[in-house]
Amino acid sequence: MLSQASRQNVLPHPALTRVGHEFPKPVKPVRPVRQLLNPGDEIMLDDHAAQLRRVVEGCVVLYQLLPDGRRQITDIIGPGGLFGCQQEDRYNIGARSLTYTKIDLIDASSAPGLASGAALEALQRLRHHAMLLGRMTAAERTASALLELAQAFARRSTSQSGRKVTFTLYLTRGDLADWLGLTIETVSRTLNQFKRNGLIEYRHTGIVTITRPEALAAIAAGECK
Amino acid sequence: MLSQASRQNVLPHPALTRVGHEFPKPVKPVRPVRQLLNPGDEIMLDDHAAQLRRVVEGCVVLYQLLPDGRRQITDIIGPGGLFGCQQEDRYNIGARSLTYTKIDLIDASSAPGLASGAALEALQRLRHHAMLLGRMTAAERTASALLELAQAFARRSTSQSGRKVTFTLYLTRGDLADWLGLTIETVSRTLNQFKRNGLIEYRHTGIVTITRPEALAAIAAGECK
DNA sequence: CGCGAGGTTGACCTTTATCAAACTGTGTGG
DNA sequence: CCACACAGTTTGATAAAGGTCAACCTCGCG
Repeated sequence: MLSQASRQNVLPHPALTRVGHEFPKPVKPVRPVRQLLNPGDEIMLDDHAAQLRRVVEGCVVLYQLLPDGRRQITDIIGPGGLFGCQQEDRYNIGARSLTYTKIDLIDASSAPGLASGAALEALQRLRHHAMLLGRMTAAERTASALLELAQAFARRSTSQSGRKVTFTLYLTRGDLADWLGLTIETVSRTLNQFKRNGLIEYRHTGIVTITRPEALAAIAAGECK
Repeated sequence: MLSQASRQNVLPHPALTRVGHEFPKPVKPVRPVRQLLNPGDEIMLDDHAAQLRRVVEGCVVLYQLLPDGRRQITDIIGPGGLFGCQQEDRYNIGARSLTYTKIDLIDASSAPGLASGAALEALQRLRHHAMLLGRMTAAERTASALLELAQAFARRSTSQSGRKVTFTLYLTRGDLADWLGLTIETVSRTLNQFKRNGLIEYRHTGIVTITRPEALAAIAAGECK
């Protein structure tokens, strides 16, 4: 499914070129094992040794599948985020990289509080997301999603003028749909409506600018009409 | 909001009558602090000392509110279940008892692994619930909910004939709706359709019998039509 | 007996899904 | 370099699931 070897040439991970620079210098603390992933790579969650993982760069999504193929993305992890399937899931859980991604493997035993702290944060995020999935409209979900993604993937804005935020949108419309419990078409329509109303800007999907964060926040909070 | 003192007379907790029996005998291990709650009681999640709680008897729901009052129930805790707001939530999180409920307060520091284990389990449950909210139909959600509740609140069946399960349904239609991301009316219609089709039985809401668990499971798994 | 909370049912309507077609941008091979 | 294939996106027409509104029922309780 993920002919990684064959694509390695086609899609060389940019960071691979730096490996030569990184390995020589000996570091005092335990060097974490680092994984380099290409877009679309499946991440094995074997959970040997209760591995915890930190996204150093890039974007990872966690998802679950229904027997008939329906997919629900349950979390999106950006730089600095922790994840890991800390116990046998009786549900079909998967993780996948959406771009060129660097991940550090962390030995959970070496950082006792880290894993449980990460679990609690994930729980909080997921509770909020349950609220979104169960009780918000398409516009509210989309606005909320944009603000969350901007938070996690914001680019250093060249001009700090205004409170505009620009971020890299690693998710396709399909990913957004599977995250927000909507269809591709509804996501596309909602996004374009936001664009037409001047709340956001984008030319090529992949880089989005939030031009009116307050307005988006108001929509996300259900204060529209 | 929860004039508990004034309702104490009106709705005396059945277990209160036994308090006299329980206090006298000295117990060797640390006696857990026990709370007795009436139906509808709000549970304070102050989180002083990172309290963890175990439901001994009864039913507790965790929920979140949107500014305009929309509610999403994010978890349902039955006997043996653990919960507790282990860290400041930036979202409005609440907990409420749905019946006469006994809760033990557990000092999290006395049971280090317990809290994180509970968090992980909650995370798993919630991931599944996110899938339910984002990707399942009303019938699938309702079937799934019935099976889950039967699991958590099953009564010792008098006759072990067949694989029927009878359980106490502590949730109102409104609670079910807020848990499943539906409306009261849709929950009512779906339940009655299940009843008409002979999948479940109930005379007075409050006690439900699942007469054809396999059929419900098939619906929950999306294998219908 | 009457009240109120919760439940059911029906008619109708809105939101969002579905289906279909066309468009865009990018990499591929002639 | 251009035609092509493709993956992803947009847009429109239509349909269905579920929401909304309203009436009525049921039961427990004062």
